[in-house]
Amino acid sequence: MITQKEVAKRAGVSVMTVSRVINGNPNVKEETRKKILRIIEELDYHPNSAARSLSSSKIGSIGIVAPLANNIGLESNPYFIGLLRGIEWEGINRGFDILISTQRRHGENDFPFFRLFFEKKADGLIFLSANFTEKEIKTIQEKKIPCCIVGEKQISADIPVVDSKNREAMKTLVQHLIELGHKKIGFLHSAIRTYHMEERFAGFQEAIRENNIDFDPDWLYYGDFTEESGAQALDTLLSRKSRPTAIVCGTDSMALGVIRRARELGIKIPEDLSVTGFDCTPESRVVHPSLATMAQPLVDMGRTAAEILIDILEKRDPPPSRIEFDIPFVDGESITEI
Amino acid sequence: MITQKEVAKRAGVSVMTVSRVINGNPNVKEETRKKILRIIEELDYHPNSAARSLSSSKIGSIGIVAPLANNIGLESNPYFIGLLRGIEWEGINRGFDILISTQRRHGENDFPFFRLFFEKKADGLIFLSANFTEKEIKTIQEKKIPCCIVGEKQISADIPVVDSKNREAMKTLVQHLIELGHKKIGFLHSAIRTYHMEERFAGFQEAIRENNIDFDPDWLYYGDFTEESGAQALDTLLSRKSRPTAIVCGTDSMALGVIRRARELGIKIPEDLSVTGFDCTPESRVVHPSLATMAQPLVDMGRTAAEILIDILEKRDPPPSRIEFDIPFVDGESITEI
DNA sequence: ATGAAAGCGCTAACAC
DNA sequence: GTGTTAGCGCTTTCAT
Repeated sequence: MITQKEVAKRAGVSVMTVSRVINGNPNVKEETRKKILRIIEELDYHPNSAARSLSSSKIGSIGIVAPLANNIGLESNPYFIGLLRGIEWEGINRGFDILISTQRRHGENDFPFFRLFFEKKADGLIFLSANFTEKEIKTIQEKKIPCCIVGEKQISADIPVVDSKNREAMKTLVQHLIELGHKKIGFLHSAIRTYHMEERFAGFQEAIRENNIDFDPDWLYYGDFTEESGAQALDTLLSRKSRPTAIVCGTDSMALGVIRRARELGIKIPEDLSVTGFDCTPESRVVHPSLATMAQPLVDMGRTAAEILIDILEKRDPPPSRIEFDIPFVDGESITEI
Repeated sequence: MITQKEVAKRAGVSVMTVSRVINGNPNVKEETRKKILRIIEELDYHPNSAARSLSSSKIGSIGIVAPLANNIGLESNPYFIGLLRGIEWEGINRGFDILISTQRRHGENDFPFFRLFFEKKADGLIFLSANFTEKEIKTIQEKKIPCCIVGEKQISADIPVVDSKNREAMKTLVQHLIELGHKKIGFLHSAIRTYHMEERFAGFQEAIRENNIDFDPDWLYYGDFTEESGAQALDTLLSRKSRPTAIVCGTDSMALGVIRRARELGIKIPEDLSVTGFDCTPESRVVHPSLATMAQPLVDMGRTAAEILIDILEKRDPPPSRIEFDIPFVDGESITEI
């Protein structure tokens, strides 16, 4: 293995001078710098990052920690990969590699959330939809773990969060349906409680309330993010005495089930029933009729999370405690005026 | 920072004994082991992986290297993430973290394919659809880079490849169409030449030839993997003097474009035209009519690649030089007999 | 502008 | 079973 020592020997200098050249220290004569760079090239020398980390306590990697459960996490394709792309982009541009670590149960209630940091494999961590306990929050604060959380509620002023405005976006969407004349609007919630789903439902309720529209509890159904639960939701809502004219689905995945079942039942969308989704998955652009939905700017969110984390690591300005992205409306053929 | 030294001090032993306990060395009295484990727990000690790598030259990470171009790579959602899931699964189970590194041009023709390995950030590398030059292959061999390649042709007996049987699968698919009575079958190729697409086209040709069916060059169209190019393909093929009764698409993405344009033009699928895809993307299950297509076992392929790489790292049996997975047929409503 | 010395936290190799 | 010694390859600190 080629080491600095070897490079130094050939250049007739000490290892320190080689180290300076590698780290861009200006206190090196231009001539020696050139010579050293040439020798590095010739020998195909690469600095050993383990040795570097050990003596400088900088790693040059950031860890992505994502849960692996409840249809969120790696399985949840577009959400995860959108964020990943953003993080990876910003990371590479600023000289950080990306470690990914999805979590599975280890002992009892023991998620090794911080392992990558404690083991000094990562300088800092980005958590995707982590649902922290009090104890874990305390750990972050006490051990001063540099981190950024994506897609969660605020947990503490000193822990930055990047999120999107789910509540506001859902409100906008429902407002739009109301403007189209809908007064009987169902909501497809999730029995698996997540922060985003609570926010979306809250936004739905706000729109309903502010427009003085009646909401019949019969129009509320709890699915589980699966397509199949969307189909069941439609069956159920159709069996109600009073039927909604529009169904607002908490996620695209469930909306797809509604659309499929509607087709099976011969119910015309949007003529007989308007349907909306949320997330703008690739499937939502392909289904027929295409889905009116909301598109979270995932790549931007990921990029921003990485930006914040790296700023912390490089001790730039203190991090914002919360950044929220707008969620644009994406029109589709699944809604119409009534 | 808590170190072995601190643990050793409190336990009244030397650091070596602590090191032995951490590494599961059996030559430690059960009593002292228990004591040390308790202290480790109490102090919340975590071994420093940088120090560990430096002295043992084992890193405990494997790198995934993926290109970022031509609609392959991170952008290509389902393919990449399927493999990633498999790799990550096997990696975690065997104690390796996953580094991902998508590649962008650096200098001129200079892709830093091996950076993670040279910098000792990863013990070995998994390449997703890398398209190596001769020089790069030589580097792998000369520097003895432990690696596994996914989704490529064989390049050398000592470099293991995990792939799926694209040629054979496409042949099966076309055979099926022929059995349904189709004799005029178009092919939607890609102008962007990739190994997999060449294989698929070769399989198509084999089926045509072995069944003594005519193939009119007018029925061949070169797209670019985009949905839009699928739509254009349909326009073009319909303008031919002799029209095919079935269009075999090299990828689902292009097949989606064919289906969309057919709907716009009022062409009924499958009654007027049968269409097939390849890849079994989530969209292919949602489009209406659903697409008859082929499903690569991506998670298994990823898992296997990681397995092979880790076996190499742990010096188990010599790696297979090539493993090929079958690609099952997934039926859909987009084809019918004629 | 350059070098020498010390040490980051750990493990390999050898002693006892 | 346990300890001692000697590094791993680099950066930090202090000299010069």
